[in-house]
Amino acid sequence: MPDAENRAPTIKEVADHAGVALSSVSRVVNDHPDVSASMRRKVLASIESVGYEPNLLASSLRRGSTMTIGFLISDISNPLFASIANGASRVLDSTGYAMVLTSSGSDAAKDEEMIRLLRWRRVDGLIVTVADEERPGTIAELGRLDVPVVLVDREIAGLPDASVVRTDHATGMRAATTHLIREGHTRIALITSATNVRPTRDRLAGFRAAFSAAGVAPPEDLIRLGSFSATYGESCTTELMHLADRPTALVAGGNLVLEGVLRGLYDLGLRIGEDVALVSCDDTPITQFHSPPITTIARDTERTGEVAAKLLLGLIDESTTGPQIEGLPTRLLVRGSTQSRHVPAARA
Amino acid sequence: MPDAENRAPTIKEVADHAGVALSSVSRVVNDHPDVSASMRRKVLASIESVGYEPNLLASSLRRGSTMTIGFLISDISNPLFASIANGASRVLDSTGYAMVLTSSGSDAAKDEEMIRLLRWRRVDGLIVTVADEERPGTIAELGRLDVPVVLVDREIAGLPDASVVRTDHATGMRAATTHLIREGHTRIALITSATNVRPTRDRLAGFRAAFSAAGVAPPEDLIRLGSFSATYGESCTTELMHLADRPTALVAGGNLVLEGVLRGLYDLGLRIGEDVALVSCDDTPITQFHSPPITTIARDTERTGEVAAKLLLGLIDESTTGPQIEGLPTRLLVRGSTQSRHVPAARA
DNA sequence: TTGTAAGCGTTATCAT
DNA sequence: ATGATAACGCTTACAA
Repeated sequence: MPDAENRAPTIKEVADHAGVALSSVSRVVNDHPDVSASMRRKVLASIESVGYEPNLLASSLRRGSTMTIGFLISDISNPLFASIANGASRVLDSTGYAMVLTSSGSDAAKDEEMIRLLRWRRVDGLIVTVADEERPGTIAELGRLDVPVVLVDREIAGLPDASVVRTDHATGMRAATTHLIREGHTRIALITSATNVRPTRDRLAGFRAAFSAAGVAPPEDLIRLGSFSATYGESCTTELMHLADRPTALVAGGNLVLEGVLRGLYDLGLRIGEDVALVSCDDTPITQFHSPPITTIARDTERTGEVAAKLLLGLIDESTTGPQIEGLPTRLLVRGSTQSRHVPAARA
Repeated sequence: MPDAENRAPTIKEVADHAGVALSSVSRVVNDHPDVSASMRRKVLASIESVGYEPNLLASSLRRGSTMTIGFLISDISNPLFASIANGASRVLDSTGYAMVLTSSGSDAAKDEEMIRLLRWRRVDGLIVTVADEERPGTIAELGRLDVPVVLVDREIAGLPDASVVRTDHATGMRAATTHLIREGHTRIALITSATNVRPTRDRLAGFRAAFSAAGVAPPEDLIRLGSFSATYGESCTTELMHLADRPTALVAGGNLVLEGVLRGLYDLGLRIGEDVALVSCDDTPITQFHSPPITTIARDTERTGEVAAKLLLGLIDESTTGPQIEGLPTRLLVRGSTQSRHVPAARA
């Protein structure tokens, strides 16, 4: 029975109880090949009766590996990120790794701090989605790392050794924009974050590419590059829809932005799919169950996490040679929010 | 500069470089009161120039505290849980604690395994939402713990020392059911998980209490106690709405269940708020942006996480005496999904 | 196959 | 105020 006394029993107690050496206990616990059946039985019995449990802290210190990976994300409460974490978590703990999850709350200064702390905790690897790819402090902290790093949907020039999971946001955004143009729109607004993260640069490129391909100048006056938040989505929507030459279609560059856009549109009494077309990124319950359903640029976030974890494990056990880049697709789901029968005439 | 050579510098390297003893370096690092200004300066300079970084592993082993807490949750990808984790994470890392997040994927067997692993990792405390309160293995693993535990929305009789965050699901459900009864419904269906977790028992009690108070027998034939999943929500909805004496109102006992219910209703071509009234638990974007918006039993999940973390910290630093129970309210948000002008007549 | 002993990088106790 | 030194619990050469 597990004693309720002083402190947790160690291999020493087990060794004493079994009348063998410390090292023998250790060998049994780590099932080393060179242990006799009788030794194994004796030790196992003693482990049981003294109620021994391994101290992973001590073994990590000695072995030089913590079997822990750090996961740095800007916002766990965002279902998209949660889903990435979930995907990663599943493959990690199937291989015995634990995940230390830290969230910067989209605060770039906190990114640095968290990375440093994870390094001090001696994690065996890191999966990160930093809030700002260009922040020198963050890059420096990542550079000090001597364990593998996987960047999720981020791109950092000063970090040549990191593997990357790169979602192809450009293609999805280009398809969506092309779709809107074909539906007769040219006054298309894009509301998304600043360009200090790859997805935004990617989407912006896709957005403009669609216009170029159609031989139309992109409506630069309708592009809003601020943040991924709902409040930003709402205020931009309000502002845009009060423009004299207001947009006939809106593209929300993220699930939180979408919530703000919807709020803004509702407040103005504008009907989606009738008064204004709407496209969003990431297929969430809202986009599916809204009426009309919202046309969406979808991707597989769960898989994103899985791939990130697998890349990291490959780097850790050195089964992969150098840094890898893994691409993941986006696809356009056309739904009612962009299929109004009559495109509203742009006001003069 | 941080050397790119063999292995990370330790306090020994710092001590050698500064020409002082190991213990002096340690004292500076932990800013012990008894260090002269000159010593501090010397050591700090050496730390800088050899590029020393503390090894939290070693210090944890020695100190007997890891400054890490374990967080066990059934499903990170569920935004509700993610939000709880986020709340906890915020208060924890403001006090220097890191969070090891593990998800059982609603698999009760995995709960046990994860708890054991967290114990082996010597976490300083645990916040858990187990998948099954009654599973003996889980209770046993929790019992072996000699660090504090906080249960979130769970109740385990065999664990008298644990603090508990208990959301008052009963009151919210009772209010919702009463509201439906007042709207003229009696054929009200409830779709939720099995009763092996507290929220479900709580909601069930509230549901029945509303009927008792109204002097009506609760429709026991319309209660479905299976799981919190979307697929369960969908299959129950389909089954229920094919009943001869089918329900005129549906209560979804969770955000995932709601998604299934919506799918089921859409497939049958039933209009929410017209053909059938609908109530859900937890105020998510879907419930807000659905048309009509869905009447919801809301709670503050972010706060749930915060409170859990605070309770745990109180237990860890022994600022609180014994196990605490912290109650959190639910409130009913009445919206369009339960306000149809005409209540459909129950078919004979 | 088993035992002995030297670390892993800290912190804390004890002298000085 | 500072310096030796013994833990913390484990793994791993190396010896037997």
